[in-house]
Amino acid sequence: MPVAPSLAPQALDPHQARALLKALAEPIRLQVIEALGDGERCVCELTEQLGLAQSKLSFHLRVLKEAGLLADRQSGRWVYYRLRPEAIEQLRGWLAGLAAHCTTPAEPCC
Amino acid sequence: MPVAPSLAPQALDPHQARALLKALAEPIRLQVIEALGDGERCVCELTEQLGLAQSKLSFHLRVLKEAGLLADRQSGRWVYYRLRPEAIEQLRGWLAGLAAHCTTPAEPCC
DNA sequence: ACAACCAATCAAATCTAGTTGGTGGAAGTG
DNA sequence: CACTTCCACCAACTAGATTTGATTGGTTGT
Repeated sequence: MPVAPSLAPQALDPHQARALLKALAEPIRLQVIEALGDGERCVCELTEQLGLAQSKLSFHLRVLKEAGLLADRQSGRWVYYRLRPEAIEQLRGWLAGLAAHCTTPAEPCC
Repeated sequence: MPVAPSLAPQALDPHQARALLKALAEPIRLQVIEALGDGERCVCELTEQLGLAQSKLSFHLRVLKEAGLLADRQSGRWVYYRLRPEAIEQLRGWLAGLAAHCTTPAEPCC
């Protein structure tokens, strides 16, 4: 069986899917994600835009980054974060797989 | 204000998105979801397929159902659960929205 | 070198969510 | 009706994640 050609975004195994979902399933991180949905942001911008303590925001940015949802770059004193659309796409692909066969009714049980 | 026409899957607000994500972001619930990805299942089938205590499975099924991810139907003593593909689609749509504009670079900050 | 600023990290306290074992209701069987 | 099976719910307990406040590291300007 041939390995999937490289253009299609890698299929996500359940473990990876869970890591992404877990990172997303938190109100503050969701706010961060929504904010970054409009484009890259500096930490200090996010801090005031969301009204968060700096260390709290830093904690959540770390979680999101470790899950692979964010990328960052440093420029002078500032650090800019952005969404990684690849991660979003992988998750979408995984969800699409779920929805594909789920309408098969059960055979009468037991 | 008119209610959205029924064919287009409703856009998800962040609050609803979070409810779905939170429900999904748990290993056992993910197993349940994966199992139901193949089609409808009776609770007793899931119990043995996943090797779970009945009350534990019941707890997680409830969380998933309340999030709108599952539907159930009773037939005699048995209860069958299935995925609601609409919920999956809503989540996919929300993710697509995130990925749409996220590549805009930040203007130099502060 | 010093002072000012941005951001990451740490330990302690707090909060949230999941597990466990038991109880009870509904549906079917003899 | 008595008895069994399937499943939902509850309360006490436990484990893990988040918050907070203080500290540290790195960068820039004087």
